Order: sequence, then structure tokens, then C-alpha cells
Amino acid sequence: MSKTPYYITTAIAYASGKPHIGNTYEIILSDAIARFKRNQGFDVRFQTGTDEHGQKIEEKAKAAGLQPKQFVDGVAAQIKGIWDLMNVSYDKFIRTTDADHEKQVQRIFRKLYEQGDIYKGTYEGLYCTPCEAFWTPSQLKDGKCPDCGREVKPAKEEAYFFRMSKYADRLLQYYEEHPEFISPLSRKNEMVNNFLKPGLQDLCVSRTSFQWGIPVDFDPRHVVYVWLDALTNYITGLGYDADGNSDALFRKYWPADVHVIGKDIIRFHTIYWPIFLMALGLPLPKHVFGHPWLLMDGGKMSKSKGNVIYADELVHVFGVDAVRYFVLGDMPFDNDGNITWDLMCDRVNSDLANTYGNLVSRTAAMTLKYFGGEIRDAGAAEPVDAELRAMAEGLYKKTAAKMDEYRIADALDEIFTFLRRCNKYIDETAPWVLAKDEAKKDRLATVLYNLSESIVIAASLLQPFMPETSAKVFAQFGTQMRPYDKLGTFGLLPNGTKVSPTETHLFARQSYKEVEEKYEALHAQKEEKAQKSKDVPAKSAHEPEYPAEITIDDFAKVKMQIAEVIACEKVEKSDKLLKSTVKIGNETRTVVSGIAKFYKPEEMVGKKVVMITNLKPAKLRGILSEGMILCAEDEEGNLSLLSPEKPMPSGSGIF
RNA sequence: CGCGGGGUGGAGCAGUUCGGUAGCUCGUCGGGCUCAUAACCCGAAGGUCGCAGGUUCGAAUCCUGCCCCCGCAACCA
Repeated sequence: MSKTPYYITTAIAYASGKPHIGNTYEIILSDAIARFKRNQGFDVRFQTGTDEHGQKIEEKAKAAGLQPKQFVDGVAAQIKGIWDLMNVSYDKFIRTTDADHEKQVQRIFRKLYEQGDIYKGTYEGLYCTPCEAFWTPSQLKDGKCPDCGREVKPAKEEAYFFRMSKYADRLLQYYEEHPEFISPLSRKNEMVNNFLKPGLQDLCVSRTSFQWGIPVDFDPRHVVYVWLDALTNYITGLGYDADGNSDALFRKYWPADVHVIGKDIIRFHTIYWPIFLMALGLPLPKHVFGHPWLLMDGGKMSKSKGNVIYADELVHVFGVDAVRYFVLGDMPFDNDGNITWDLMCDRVNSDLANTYGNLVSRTAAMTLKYFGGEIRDAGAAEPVDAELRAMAEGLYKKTAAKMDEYRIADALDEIFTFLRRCNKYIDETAPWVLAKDEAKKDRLATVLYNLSESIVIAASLLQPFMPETSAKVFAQFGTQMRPYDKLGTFGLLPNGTKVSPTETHLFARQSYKEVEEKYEALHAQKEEKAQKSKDVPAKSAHEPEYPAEITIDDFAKVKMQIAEVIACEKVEKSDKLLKSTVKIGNETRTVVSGIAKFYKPEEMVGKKVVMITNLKPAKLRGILSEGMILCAEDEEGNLSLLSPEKPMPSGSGIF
């Protein structure tokens, strides 16, 4: 019998920069699912990759002085490098700049155009020429451009649109017939209520405002806009051909069993993507799993950094499997999870070093000490064994059930509950006591056999999550991974199997301090490197950038005066802004400042502050600000107003 | 009223769909053990489930109002 195909994909990573641990989480999550399915006997195809087109990349490349393709080549290699570092078992890494992908996107676009799903229309809106941006009436502020506050004028731009509305009813029907299509379930209602019920807008699928994209082959002024380009990777990566000559891979694996994506792009995967597929006459994916986010909690641990955490840094400190374990095991199912260095350290110590590593360590040590490493079931069973055996035999089923619901953390928890039970079993049987009595040698052998067998079962189930660690355990216990269809039977480890000694522990305990030191050493190294390669002094994140030397004439251009705040209020709907009315000599002005987090309006009144008075006025939140109040800012972003040290009349100049 | 998520013992979370003794891991305290990575095992303390109303025999769970936190967006002249 041939194996059942199973096709799993991640979202493709946007190739604009180095992915942080949150992005990496999705790939590890998918990898765990893919590996588990493989172990269950599915013929798995696992695809990930990079999304490499778009305006933002075009701009970033320009800023870096590179051609877009050169730029994305670099970033894609970096992303792939991190996926590889994390031991991700993808079968295909697709890039949207791959020639065959680009060709198929063009064919798909043409096909949809020829059958009337895509039509040429005009994008009508209010255009701000200096900003080169379109706005809808609702986005305007006081009828003006929300970016720069200048006049906008009605304008039209040619664009291609996809007729979404045509398929809305079919999609709703699909939802009803396939209640498992979107998970978690709560997201489905959001889609239906917010987007489908109110009526779908046609989607703009081409752009003329930038070049870095796949050209529409019959109208090359246009490039295909992101979603039609990016989403189709799931089929082009299998060799889909819009003209009907699809590869065997496509026939085998499509439709996908699951698209694993972040909850922020659920809308695109559960509305636009299915509709594109309907238009192409293709079956829809069976499942879309919108996972929550992993949030970084900056804060306490170190002063010298922002709060972005990268996978490779975590790996440097904790090792690959520990990082995989943490992101998989600490992630709630439909709630965002947290990651900090301390939390990570706690988990690694208690679960991996204490519960798992130490169990393996003590079992191996006793087998070596009492039996020279030979594992042997001497048949001396006692009632206390029954519970352990029953738990071991039921473990696969429980774990698989959790995996089927994408409850990855719960699946891991099942296995760790079992490992804790193993530690308890050691206490119950007290092998060190048995060892003192020659008459109890058989019992001792059986106890250690039961432990070794339990460890092999657990390591087999943990393999999808921590592949390297499981490989180490199998090697140490002289065996191989137990096939999943055999996991229901306890006692398959052959008598005479040998445990070998090891010099290192599976996982090392680390204190917060050690973790911090490693982390800081890593950063010191990085800064050194940066310094060498660029020959520019490394800057801390908060060190302000100053232009090169200026002349006294440059300085003279800035007019600074003492101003007295005579009234002050919070700007509505804004977190940071205060609107102050100030007196400068006889003149009264309004000025808006981003200091609301540090000063209350009432404490501003009466203060004498330093102000730049010849700054070009600008609109903030619709209020004209005629000047700028000067503040000092520390490393953490705290602000302090500057005031004259002795009383000075308002309007006094500053030199 | 921009969008979304959340407030459960010291920390991180489960439980909320379909009301019925508040649970897990970590930490703390006490005890046990010594095979093991100061680890492992047992026990205990610790919660008015953000606040206020309502429905109900009964609310963490359902309804109404409010407060606070976080992410996105906006914004830092």
C-alpha cells in the first residue's frame, strides 16, 4: 500500500531582513508537524520559502546600494541559513524570484484575465503628489493628506482588479460544509462577519507605482501585486501549470493538508486564496492553521539592547533543540506567547535538564554501574510497574490526538508528564536499595529495563520536536527510533542492548548569570566584527546620530528662544502628543510635542522651555505646530525638558 | 467610538464553545532520598478568577457597563 500524501506549507518569509524568533517559530512549528506526520507514515512534502517582491524590498535594496535581486539573494540566503540552523526538514524552499514561479504567475494572471475574473479598471482615489500616495476619503485628515498635511486631488490610476464578489457565496458555502477549514475556530466568525457578510471588495492585483515584481506579460507597465504572486507559491512549488501540464507532484500533493500561517494573514489565506483557487478550478486546501504570535518581552534583562531576539542568538546560548522545545512548548494554542531570556532559561533547566536529561543520565548511570551497561528484562515484574507500562503504551495515542488538533504544546506536555512519571518510578522502586541485596538483582534489572524502554519510547515521540537530542538518546541506548505503529507495545527493546557512557549531559543547567554573560559576549563579538568590517565605530541602539561637523553659520540658522507655556492640553486620539500654547515675548504660538508620556498638561503650564522658533510649521494630528520644544532623551527614551537655569524672560534668544 | 488580543495564587499558562467542588508547570516553605545535572520524590502555604451590576438554586464561564495592560495602526518637528 502506498503512503498517504501529506502536504504542509508555511507562509513564505518576506525577504526584507533577518527574521526574528517570532518568524522562526512558525517554521519550527511546521517542521514539528511535518516530522510527526512522517513518523506516522505519511508521505510528507513540506514547503517553505521567501517572498521577494514588492516596493519595500525595492526601497531597501536601493538604500543598500544594490540591485533588488542582489539584495534578496543575500536575505534569502540568510533566512535559509536560519531555517537550516534550526534543523528544519523542508523538502522545498521556494523563492518567488524563481524563474518557474514567475512564469506560472504570469500564466495564472493571463488565464484569470482571459476568463474575465481579472479586469482592467481604474484605481480612483485622492492623490497626494509629493507623497506619491493614494488615499481614500476616510483616511484623510481635515480633507488633507494624512502624511504631509498638503492638498490632495482626485486622480485615477490604471490597475487590474480581481472580481472577488463573484465567489463570495461559494466561499461561505465552503465554510459551512467544512467547519474544520479555519483553526482556531474563533477566527472563522471574524472572517465571515467582517469581510464576507458586508460584501467583498474587488481586489487590486497589479501595481504601476514600483517595478520590483513580476511583470504582467501582456501589459508590462504593471507588476503583479503581492498576494497573487505570493499565495500561488503553494501550487507553483509543486509544478502547477496554468495551461494544464502540471507536474506529477502537483497531482499527488494538491490540495494541501494544511497551510501554517500567522494569525495576521488569516484573511488572505481563507478568503483571497480560496477564491483564486476556485477561479483556477482547483480544489481548496483542507486546513488553514493561524497560529498565535510569539511576543518578545524586552524589559529587564539587559540594558544595552532593544527587545528583538533572534534564533541564532538563542541557539548560541541554549542549543538548537532547547530553542525548538521552548517555542513549541511554551506557546499557547490561541493566545500569544511570551519569550524572554529568563523564561527560556527556566524552561530549559526544569524541563530539559532536570526532568528529561537527568532521567536519562541517572538511568544510564545505574545501568552502567550495576550491569556494565547491559539492559535486560529479567522478568521480575511487580505491581508497581503496571502503571508505568500502561502510561507508556497509551502515550502515542494521546500525543497523536493532540497533534491532530495542532495542540503542539499539549502534545509535548503529555510526553513530559510521562517523563516525570518515570522519575517517580525510580523513587518508588529505589534501585540503589535493590542493588545492595544480591537476591534482588533480577528485580533491579527489570526496573532499569523498564526505565530504558520508557526512555526509548519517549525519545521516539520527542523526535519531531528535538531530533538531535533523540538521536543522541538512541545512540546512547544502543537502539534506533521506535516506529510509531509499534509504540503501543511496551518491552520491545531486546535484552542485551548496551548503554554507553557519555561525557556530556543532554542539556546543561545554566544560571541567569551564565546566560547573560554568553549573550553579552556574543554581542561584544558582533560589535567587534561590525567595527572591523566597516571601520566605523559601533553605535549603541540609542546613541543619536549626528551629522558631521557644522559651521557657526549653520548653527546661526537655528533660532532658539525661551518660551513660556501658558496653556496645555492632550491631543485627542494620540498617545504621545501634547498641544501647548506658548508665549515668546509678545507672540503667542501653538506647538505640538511628543512628550505626553512624561509630562501632564497641567504641569506644563508656567514652565519656561527652550524652543526652536524658526522651524517650518508642520501639522500633527491636524494641529499646526509652530516650532519645537527641546528635550533631552536618555538611553531608555525618557524625556526631560530643558529650562533656563536662572529665570529668563520669555522671548530671550539662545546662543 | 481606528483594528485585534488579554487581565485566573510570586512567574508563565490551562479551564470560558455546552454554567455545577479553580487546575498545570515553575518558584517559595517543610520533609524524604542519594542512582543522578545542588538533581529526583512527598507534603504544605498561597487565588473574593480586573471592577461593578444583572440572569440563575448555582457564574472564572452567560448578559450590561466600566477600569487597566499588550500588539497593529497612528505618532515623536
